[in-house]
Amino acid sequence: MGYRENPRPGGRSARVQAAVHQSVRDMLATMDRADVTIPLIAQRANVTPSTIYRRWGDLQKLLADVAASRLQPEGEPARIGSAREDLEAWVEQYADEMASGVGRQLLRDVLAVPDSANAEKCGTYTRRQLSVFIARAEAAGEPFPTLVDLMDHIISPIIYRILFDQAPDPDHVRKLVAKVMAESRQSLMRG
Amino acid sequence: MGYRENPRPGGRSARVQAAVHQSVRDMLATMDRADVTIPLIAQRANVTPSTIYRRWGDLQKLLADVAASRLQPEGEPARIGSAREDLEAWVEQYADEMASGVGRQLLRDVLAVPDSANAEKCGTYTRRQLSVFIARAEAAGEPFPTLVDLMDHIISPIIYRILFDQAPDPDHVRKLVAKVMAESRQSLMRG
DNA sequence: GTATAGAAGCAAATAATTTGCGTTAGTGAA
DNA sequence: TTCACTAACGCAAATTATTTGCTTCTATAC
Repeated sequence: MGYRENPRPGGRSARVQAAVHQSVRDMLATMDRADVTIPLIAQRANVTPSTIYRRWGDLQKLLADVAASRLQPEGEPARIGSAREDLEAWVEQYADEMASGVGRQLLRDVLAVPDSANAEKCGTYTRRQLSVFIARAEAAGEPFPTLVDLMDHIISPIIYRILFDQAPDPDHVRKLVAKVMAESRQSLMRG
Repeated sequence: MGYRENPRPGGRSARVQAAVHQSVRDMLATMDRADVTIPLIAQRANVTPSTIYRRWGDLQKLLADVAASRLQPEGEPARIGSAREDLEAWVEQYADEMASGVGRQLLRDVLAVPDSANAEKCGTYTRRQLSVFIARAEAAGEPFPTLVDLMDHIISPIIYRILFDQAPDPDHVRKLVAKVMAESRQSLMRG
């Protein structure tokens, strides 16, 4: 009955999923969003509409699925120098990507469906990336903020502004990072 | 051609808007979300579907419109004691409402449409509410955080968690408030 | 190989959306 | 008040999307 979340690679099901995802990405990139329909996606992916309906349910769920997979980070954050420098560079790029037209729309697509699974996946991606910096800092003996503080006081303000306000300017993002870093040094001194 | 954002009160257009909004609210409260369709909404509101299509465009836009109006605060935040106490009480209630099933869905509905006008409206509502506390604190000579700090370090973490993670627990919310308040006293002492 | 089950294709039936055109009801000027 | 005007609504036909029953395909395990 139910469709596998992760189809066996190489199988027919995986090929269909890839073709449909690619079709969606192409169409979102080239045409007006309002003109992207399931029958059109199906046609471009060489698949029947009913296949998409049965597998994803409706356009919103399909878009949420595609968006979540696009929001998955490609690899490990770059190593530049100290954990702090790595973090600063990563956050700057993260903010830029999320604030871009495409990024903002991906966030919305992921949030548009009642099922929160896709959105939670994105939160997990971000925490996993940030954990890398924490591990690096620990290995280097650098003082570093906790994961909770990074999420609450850097990621959250950035995303909130992108969703409910204007995109945060780079200077503000730097200040958010600087503030959390400063606090982590203080708490280390106190502790 | 275009429909007025705020129809003249008492006019036919305003009556239709009210009937449709009410119909949406009733249906969202009583039936499964997936079964809420424009033809059904129209029927319950005693209106033709084409009226809704022409005025709102599609279901998502209608839901976003209804959600934004439901997210508008009813009145001024309650006065309890100090500005800080007022804020604490307000934030607690805010977090509860937004984290509830209904609140979370309203947030999603507002974010689901490409047009950010509705979402920005919600951000503005929140800032306006918070400004009240700032004004009260100033009148009382209490030290108080800035609007930016309140938004970045209290509202943003709460909303981010609701959207991308689990709802924040009350204790964490209190800590967020306490931390921002503590910083505002420090910066006052330094300044 | 062959059986099996999950997933895809096809096509008919249903439901939603769009659109052209006629009608209604607020609005503002005489 | 009346009258002309126009934005918004209703109606219904045309189009398009969605659902569904049934058949066919294809990986997988035996």
